[in-house]
Amino acid sequence: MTPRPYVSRARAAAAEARRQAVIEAAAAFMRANPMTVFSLESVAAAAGVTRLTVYKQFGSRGGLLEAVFDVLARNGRLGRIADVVTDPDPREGLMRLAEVFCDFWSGDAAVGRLHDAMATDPDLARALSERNERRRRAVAALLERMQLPATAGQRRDAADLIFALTSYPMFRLLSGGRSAAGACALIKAACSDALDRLTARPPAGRASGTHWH
Amino acid sequence: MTPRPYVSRARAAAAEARRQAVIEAAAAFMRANPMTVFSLESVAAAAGVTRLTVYKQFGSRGGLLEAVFDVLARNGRLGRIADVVTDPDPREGLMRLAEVFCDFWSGDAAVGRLHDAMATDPDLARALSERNERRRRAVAALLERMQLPATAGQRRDAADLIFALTSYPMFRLLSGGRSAAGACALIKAACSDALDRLTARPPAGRASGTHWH
DNA sequence: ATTTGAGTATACGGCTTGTAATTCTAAAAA
DNA sequence: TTTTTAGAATTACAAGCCGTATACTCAAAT
Repeated sequence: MTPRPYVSRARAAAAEARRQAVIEAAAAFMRANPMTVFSLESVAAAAGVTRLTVYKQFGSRGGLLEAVFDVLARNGRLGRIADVVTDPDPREGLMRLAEVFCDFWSGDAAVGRLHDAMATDPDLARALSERNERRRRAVAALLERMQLPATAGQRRDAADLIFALTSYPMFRLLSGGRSAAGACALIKAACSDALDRLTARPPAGRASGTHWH
Repeated sequence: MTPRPYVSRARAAAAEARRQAVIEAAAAFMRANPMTVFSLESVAAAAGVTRLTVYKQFGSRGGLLEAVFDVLARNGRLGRIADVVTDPDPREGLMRLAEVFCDFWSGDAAVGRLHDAMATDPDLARALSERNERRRRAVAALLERMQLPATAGQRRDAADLIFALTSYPMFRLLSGGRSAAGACALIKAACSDALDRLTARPPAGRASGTHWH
């Protein structure tokens, strides 16, 4: 009973097409419904396949969510990050970085839903956190290129602050009753302030001397 | 068969004691475990009661979570907010406000777990959002008292930015690899910068003229 | 024509949140 | 002290998840 060679071209293509259909159906479902009603049964029905097919394709609920995030990142033009980190003017690059991510956070509602799912899916949380670290490294690289008169600790503080300012939770908090452009302007202003703190001011700033118990 | 009057003193007291025990058991469970394994069965067992007792006391899972949040807010010394909004120096009051909330976010790990639960529990999300609006109003009140040379829109932007800076997501993002005191210092510095933008700078700041598509 | 693989159908087990009916227990009233 | 009564425990049930296992279908590759 030695298995004979079998390479399926059309079958693999059809499977890949169905896989993409399931991913798109999941993304569409996430755009239209809160994450509390997201279930494999629902997306399977929306994609016209069975729940078992989803399992065969993605292994688990978390696997499907990670696959959805991958296409979201691909469609979200996050490839621009490579451009902005090499911007001749690092400061301008940082502003463009903020714009790229505001664009990403506001472009597809499914992105926010995925962030909600992080609370219930530890695997997805790790995957997204890892992706976010790329943003932190991009910010740090831009800061390094700015030749700032600051200690390593101050640079790290600034990088972490800008990392947080350009995060999805920050964007969501500022998006209440405000356009995406307005939220982006606020975020860029705050990032700019964080940079000014490192350049124009004395090492011990106005509020850094206060106590905290 | 007209029921005769019956007012239970000791029984009601015992019920209230059990209620508090359930709340404390839930908080302890949340401190020790991630929210993904939180179930009424677990907390009921930890509290030494039955799951049905939890339902009789709190009505639902969300009801229990809201009750937990109430005692957390009570223990978290959030009553200091009333003091800081009436601080003679509004700017100092804002710094104290940031400290009060950094204290709250870092004081009990259950607070963070409750924020995680917001993603799965819409009722809890509404309840916590409503509480958070109190913070926004406190920030706005302090800003009003500062007599800033700014338009209403600029004040609203600053209030929203400071509201976001003092939120739990911001604190969590800045707490990675940093002490609570360090995160608080960063947050206060950012808040201070947001105020400086309204006072010392021209109405059109350095980064506010950039575009966003 | 026969093997092969992907999808389907069906079923099960385990865990959740809720609800319902019944019984037990101890405190309050007579 | 005896009876009434509220609260909790017990048991059971319905529905919805996720995840897995087995057998079956059917089109594609050999």
